[in-house]
Amino acid sequence: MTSNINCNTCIIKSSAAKELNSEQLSALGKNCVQIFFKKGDVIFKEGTFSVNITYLREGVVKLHTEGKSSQILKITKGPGYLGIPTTFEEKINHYSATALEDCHICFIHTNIFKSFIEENKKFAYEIIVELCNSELELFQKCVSRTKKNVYGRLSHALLFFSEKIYETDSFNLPLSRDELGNFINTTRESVSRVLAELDSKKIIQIKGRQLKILKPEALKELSDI
Amino acid sequence: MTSNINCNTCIIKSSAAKELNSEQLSALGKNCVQIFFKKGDVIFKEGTFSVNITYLREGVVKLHTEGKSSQILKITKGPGYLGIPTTFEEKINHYSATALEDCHICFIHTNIFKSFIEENKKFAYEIIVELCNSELELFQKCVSRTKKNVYGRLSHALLFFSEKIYETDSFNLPLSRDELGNFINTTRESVSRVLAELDSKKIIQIKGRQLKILKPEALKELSDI
DNA sequence: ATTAAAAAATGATACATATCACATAATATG
DNA sequence: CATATTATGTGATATGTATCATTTTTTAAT
Repeated sequence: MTSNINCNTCIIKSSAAKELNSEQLSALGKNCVQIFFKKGDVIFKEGTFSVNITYLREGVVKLHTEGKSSQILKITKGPGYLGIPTTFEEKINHYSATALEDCHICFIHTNIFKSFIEENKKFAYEIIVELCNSELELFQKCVSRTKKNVYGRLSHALLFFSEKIYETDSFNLPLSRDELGNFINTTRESVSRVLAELDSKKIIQIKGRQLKILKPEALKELSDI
Repeated sequence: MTSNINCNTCIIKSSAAKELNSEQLSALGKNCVQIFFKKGDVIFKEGTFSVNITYLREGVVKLHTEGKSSQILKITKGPGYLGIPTTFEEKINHYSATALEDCHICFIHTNIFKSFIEENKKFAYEIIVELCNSELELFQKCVSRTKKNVYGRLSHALLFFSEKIYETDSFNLPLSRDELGNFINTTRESVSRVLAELDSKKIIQIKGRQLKILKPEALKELSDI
């Protein structure tokens, strides 16, 4: 489902797009299509040509590498740009993006995006801020990934979904056990075991992918060790 | 050792600074000091106020967290900016920077740096490119850190120093065994053991911190597994 | 030089987590 | 509905690497 859009009236603008004037927003609308992706759909794929800047208006997406040693690099919720680093100067996508929930995504011509950076200083500024924040987050992820054990990493991940993605303590996990292991660098089996243990200790309640966090403090404690 | 500098005649400009006109370069010189740091010196420290953009003109630096769970996030060689993400919008440094070799570093007032982003579109563009590249590198590091075993990570690190930092196959390691462990997420002891084994297999020759890589292909093979 | 202090090497052991094997449950398919 | 397929759970075992303990080497200080 493709649709041309009016960016002037869009109410889910990125912090950068908020800096555009109405002329620029009209230009953006003409160089941009919004596409709907169902849960599970591939948005862009590692190794393919990167021709557009992708803006996730709404939805949840995973960025991940392909191949047997596939790994989930990041999970984000809209609104926000998806992988500017891999589409900006690079010709080829360094990783894939897949919808974890239904998504509305705007594909923006790289050229107009670049022209905004040149024409509109506040736009450029906001893009820089977004990139900076993204790098800081990544550093933190690097540290926590290597300093925590499986319990800590899984607890952290569950809190992440609860607080940052779904903003409730009762939700459906968007990942299989296998993918969860992939996200926190462990195996399918270890995820199952730890989830079962957390459930038996009444810290969470899990049935299939239905998760309810009963004791967030306990998860926080585990994740801080 | 502090010295005011003439950025017009500087021959080690960042790719962004190359886009500045001579007026802007003069302004930069007035809002910028160059300071010399000896090997081991702390350049900025996690938790302190970040008041300047730091530009590493020459030298080798590690970015690292503090505390018992200290971790080396990144090692870079000049020229290049040091930790824009932690100094740009942030008030407080999220990590520390320490000289691994003697360094010449320019401290640039954040305000003038920001004004260049607003005044000079090509400057902003180059900063964005640098941030993008840095994020892509980080992703790769995340993957390799978690998919490789100790042999692989250490081999990778040795090749990194040889190819990216010193550009020779015979050099002095800038890190102790302890710090090396820290860099590749393992312990002092494991580093010792693996180095000893690589030495006994005549893949490298190591004596204290003096390292000579005898079989780079063998290291590459180990690091690719 | 002599002594103290720090860094590195090395062996023995412990432990977290991966791997393997298989059972069971959930989901998809003809 | 039956059957195939895929996802998940769980026990037994293997293994890489951390931890601990001790020795040796290197570096710094008096």
